[in-house]
Amino acid sequence: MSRPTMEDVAERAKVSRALVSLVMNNSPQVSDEKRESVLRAAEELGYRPNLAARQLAKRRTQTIGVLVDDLRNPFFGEVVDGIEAEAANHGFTALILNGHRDARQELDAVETFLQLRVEGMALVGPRVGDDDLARLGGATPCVVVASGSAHPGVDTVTTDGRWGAELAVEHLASLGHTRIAHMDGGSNVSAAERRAGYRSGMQAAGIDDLIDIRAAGDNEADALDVIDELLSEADPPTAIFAFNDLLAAGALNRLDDAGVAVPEEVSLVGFDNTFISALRHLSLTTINQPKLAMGRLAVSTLLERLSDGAGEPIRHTLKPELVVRGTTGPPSNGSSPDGSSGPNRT
Amino acid sequence: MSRPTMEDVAERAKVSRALVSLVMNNSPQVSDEKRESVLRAAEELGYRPNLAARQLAKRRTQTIGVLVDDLRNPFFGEVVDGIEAEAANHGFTALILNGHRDARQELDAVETFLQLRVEGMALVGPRVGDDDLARLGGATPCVVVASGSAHPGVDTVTTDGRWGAELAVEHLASLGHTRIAHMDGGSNVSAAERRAGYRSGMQAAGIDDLIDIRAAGDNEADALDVIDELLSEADPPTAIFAFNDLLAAGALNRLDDAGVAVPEEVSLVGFDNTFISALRHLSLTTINQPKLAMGRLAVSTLLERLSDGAGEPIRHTLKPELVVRGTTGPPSNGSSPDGSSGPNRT
DNA sequence: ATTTGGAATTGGAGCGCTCTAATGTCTATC
DNA sequence: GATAGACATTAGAGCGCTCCAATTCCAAAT
Repeated sequence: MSRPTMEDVAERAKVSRALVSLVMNNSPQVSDEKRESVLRAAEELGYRPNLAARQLAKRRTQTIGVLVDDLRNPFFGEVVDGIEAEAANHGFTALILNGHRDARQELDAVETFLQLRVEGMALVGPRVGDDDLARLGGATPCVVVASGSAHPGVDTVTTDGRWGAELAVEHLASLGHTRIAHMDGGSNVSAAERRAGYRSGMQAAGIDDLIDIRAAGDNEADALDVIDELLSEADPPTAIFAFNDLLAAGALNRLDDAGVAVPEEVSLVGFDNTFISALRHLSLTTINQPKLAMGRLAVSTLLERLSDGAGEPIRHTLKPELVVRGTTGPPSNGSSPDGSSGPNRT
Repeated sequence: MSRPTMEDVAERAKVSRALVSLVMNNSPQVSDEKRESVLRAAEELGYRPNLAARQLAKRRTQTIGVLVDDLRNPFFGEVVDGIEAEAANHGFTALILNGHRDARQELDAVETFLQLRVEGMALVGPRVGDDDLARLGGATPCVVVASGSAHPGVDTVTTDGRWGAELAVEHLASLGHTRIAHMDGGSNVSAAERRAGYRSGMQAAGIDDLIDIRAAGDNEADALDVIDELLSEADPPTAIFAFNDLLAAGALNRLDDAGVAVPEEVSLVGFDNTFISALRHLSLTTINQPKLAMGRLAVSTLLERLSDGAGEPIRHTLKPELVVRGTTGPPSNGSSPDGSSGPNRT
C-alpha cells in the first residue's frame, strides 16, 4: 500500500479529482462545503501532494538551486540565509547542493539542478570555469554570487573585491607598512580580483616595487606552508593581507606557533568578516561583505531574469567595508621579526 | 520551445522512446550501434532527462533529505559532508534544507521532503518535538543525528552527550575546580543529555551540592547575558562547561571584554570540536564529536531501515572524546575573579 | 415557464518518463 | 526446412498531477 493519491482523496470526499486539485491549490472557485469535505478526506488519509507529479503537470517547479562552494566556511551559511529568505518570500523553495570546493563536483551538482528543472541557479563562490558557466547560463537563469569576479554572459552579484583589497592595503600602508604580502586565494573565483586590488593598492601607496604575492588558498590548512616560507626568509613582510578569514585564521595559528606576535611583529588582514573574525580572541581586522544582502539580491536578480528573459548580463556590485580589529597595528622598528623566540600562548 | 524530451531524442535517432530510456539507464541489452546513435542524438539536442518525470514513473526518487538545524554552525557542515559522501556512494542524492533553528521552519522543511518523496530523511540537530518526530518517522524512514538525545520510535545516530559532559566535568574537577557552572543549550535537542551528564559528573566528583545550571543557548550571542550575570555574582564559578563551541566562543568574548583571564581566572570547556576551537588564539578545550562518521552512519542507518522495513529503532551511539587545549587550567587561589579590572586585549 | 449567465464541478488529455509484455530478428539445433 | 531460444527492439499503459473545455447547477431576469 503506497501513499494515497489525489484519486483516493477524491473518492473518499465523493468529488472529482479535478476538484481536489482546485482545493489543493486554494482556488477561490470552490464552495466552502466541498472544500471542507476534501480537506477532511485529505487529512484522514494523510494525503500529501506528490511534488514530482505536480511539477510535471504544471511544467514548472518553483524551485531554485543553490550551489555552495564549501558548507564548512561560515561565509556561505550567511549568504544562503539571505537566499532562502528571499526565495521563500516569492514562493520558491531553495535546494542546496554542496560543491566541496571542487569544480567537477560542482558540475555534477549543476547537472542535478538542471535535471530537476530548477527555474534558476545561484552559484555561490563557484569554481567552474567561465566557459562552462556561460554554457549553463544559456539554458537556465544563473547568477554567480562571489566577490569581485567578472563572468562574461552571466548575471552576477558581487562585492567589489578589488576595492576591498585596496581598502586592506591602504589601511596597512597608512599604518606605516611597506612590506605587505598577499596570500592568494588560489583557484577560488574571487582570487583574481583581490589580487588585482592588492596590486593597485600597493601602487596607489607608491610601494608597488614591494609587491609580494604568495599562492595559498582559502582555508586554514592552506596557510601553513606559506607562513613557514615567509618566516624563513631574510626580510619577511611586516604585514599580510590574506585572501579570506579562514586563511587568515590559519595564518594566525602558524604565526602563534612560531612565536610571532600579532600585530606587534606582523599585521594581518582577512576578508569576509565571518563571525570568526569577530571572536575577541582572534579579533581579526577584515573586509566585510554584506552577505545577507548578497543572498537576497541573488534571488531577486534571478527572478528579474526569469520574467524579463535573456538580455544584457545584470551586474550588482556592492561595496565592501574595512572592519578594523586587533590584528593590525604599526610595524615594529626592528626590520625582521625573529621567528625563533617569543612567548607561545597555549 | 521547451526542453527536448525523450521523444525528440527517439525521433532524431530513429528509434523508439523505450530504447532511449534503456540507453539513459545504461541497460546492457542495447546494441552498441543504437546506443551510440541515441547518445549522439541526445548530445546534439542537449537532452537532459527530466527527473520529476523519471521519479514519477519509477516510483522512487533515490533521494534523501537532510535537514540541518543551522547552516552557520560549522558543526553541521562537517556532518553534512559525511552524509553526502555516503549517500553518493549508494547512488543517492542528498537534498539539504535549512531549519534556521526554528521548529516550525523545520516542520515546513520536512513537509517539503515528504512531498518530494525523499526515501529517507536525516534530521541533524532537530528542534521538533518527539511526538512530531514519531509521526514523521512512521511515513518515511527518518534518522536523527544529534548528540545524546533519546527519541522514542526513531532511529538515531548520536554521540553519548552524557558521557561527553561527564568527561568535561571530570577534567575540570581533576584540575581542582569545584564551582563548575553549566551553560545550558536551551531548546537544542542535545541540551538535556549534556545537562544530565553535567549533573552526574558533578555527583561523581562529589560536588553535586555545587551544581549550577544557567539557561543559555547554542550560539555566541546567547552567552553574553549569562556571563554578565555570572560575573556580577558574589562568588562566581571558577570553571564553565558550555553547551557547545559557539557558546563557549561567545563566553570567551564576554570574559575578555570583562578583563577576566582564561584559564587563569576562569576555565572554559566547549563541545563539538568544530574547527574554531582548534584556532590557536581560541585554543578551546572541548569535547570532540566524530562528525564525519556520524554523517556516514546516518545514511547507512537510513539504508538499513529502507531495506529491512519497520522494526525496533536502531541506535548508534558513538563515544565523544576530551580534547584538552588552552582554556582550562587549575583554579586560581583568590576565590573571586575581579570582573572590573585587568587588561583588555583589543 | 423559459431563458440567461455566472459560479461550481467534472471529464479527459497530456506532462515526460519507465516498465511489462509483445514482437521482431537472428543464429544454432535437430 | 521447421523450431527453439537468445537477444534486441517497440507498443502502450500508467505514474499522480494540472488545466482546458465542457457540463451541470441555480438563482435572477424575462
